[in-house]
Amino acid sequence: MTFVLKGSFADRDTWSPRRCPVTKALAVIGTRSAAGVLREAYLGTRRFDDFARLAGIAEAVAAARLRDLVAVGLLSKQPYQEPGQRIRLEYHLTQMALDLMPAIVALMQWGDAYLQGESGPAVALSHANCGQPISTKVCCAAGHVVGPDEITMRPSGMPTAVTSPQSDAKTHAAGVSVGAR
Amino acid sequence: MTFVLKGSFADRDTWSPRRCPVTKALAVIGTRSAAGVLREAYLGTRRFDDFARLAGIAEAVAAARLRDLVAVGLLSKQPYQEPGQRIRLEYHLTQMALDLMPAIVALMQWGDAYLQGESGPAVALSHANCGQPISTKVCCAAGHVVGPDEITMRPSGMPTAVTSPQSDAKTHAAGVSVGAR
DNA sequence: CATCTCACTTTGGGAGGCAGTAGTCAGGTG
DNA sequence: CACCTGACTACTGCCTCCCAAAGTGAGATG
Repeated sequence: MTFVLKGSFADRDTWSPRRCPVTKALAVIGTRSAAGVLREAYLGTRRFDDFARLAGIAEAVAAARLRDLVAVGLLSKQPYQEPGQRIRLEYHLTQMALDLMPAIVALMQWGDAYLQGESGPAVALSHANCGQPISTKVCCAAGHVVGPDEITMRPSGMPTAVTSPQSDAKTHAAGVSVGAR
Repeated sequence: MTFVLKGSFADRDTWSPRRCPVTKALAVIGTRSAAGVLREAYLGTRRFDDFARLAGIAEAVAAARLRDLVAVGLLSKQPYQEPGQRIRLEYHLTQMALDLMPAIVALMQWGDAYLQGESGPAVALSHANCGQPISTKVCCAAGHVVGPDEITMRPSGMPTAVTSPQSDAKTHAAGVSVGAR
């Protein structure tokens, strides 16, 4: 039912609120405007007023959000020129944004399954190459699909051994695993 | 680089801002307090003031957030009784919350890789059973790993054929539901 | 019966997201 | 040269998130 915590994480009080990567990620993409802009970027939008119009946000908000997303590195601003027009700028997804895609897909499928109300799921995703439906899986390097209660979380840098010899000093009950009840 | 849109989705102007499941998902888990409460729930927290203290939020906010999360169905309130204590309530993750885990893990790993600043990644996740590092993958029912530009998005209910026959009338579903938040 | 703990609620205030309107600036068109 | 378009910026005001501090009520403890 819960993650298994190792190392300094086992001391919940000192770590939890700080440096939580989920919190940091949501600080970047957690607002309605940021999510809207990103969604439109994934769907192919590149230009300023398309972002504002399609994401349904005010121009001032679109400008601020695009600036923020460029600043954190999710979008890059690149010049382009249509014939007979002056040079303008368009926004492109970076590798950082492409790496975020599994999270977006997972959120999309979860939201679609649980939050669409009485009208039910609205979106179906499939693999463009083979047509099969898509899902997001958590899996390990050995190829196992990992369930919610099979995840061990430790500070990066700590050894990854399964058969931990312990002698882990003062981490009172270093593995905090709670069974389902 | 972008999703392939099919069906009524291809008409961006009519669909985009409405019924977007990512927006709905973020309305539920996109605030600092909601993310903090959920994080603590995944790590094993069950009781009110542990949530407030460990998530680093004010009690008033914790109360409001727990109420919201129970209302949408991510947490359930269950009575418990310690010996010599009166009956109290604790909060448990529901199946809906467990289904959200892939999204959380994906966000965690992305945030950890890109947003931890100069101190670098802080969290390492591994499979409790075999010790191998964990990653989140988007894959299809045929077992292929799906890249960012290999995703086809269509209204659910439309046929999934790769060779799309097109000529599909407008499946303009009725927009329902008000945003939470 | 006074006190304590747990699980909240209430009140008050500050910060920031967001809409809406208006204004700016560069460069092309009539 | 006036006008238009694309890409913004500035300003006002509402609304939500959030914190801090104080208060409440039920039940256990002394």
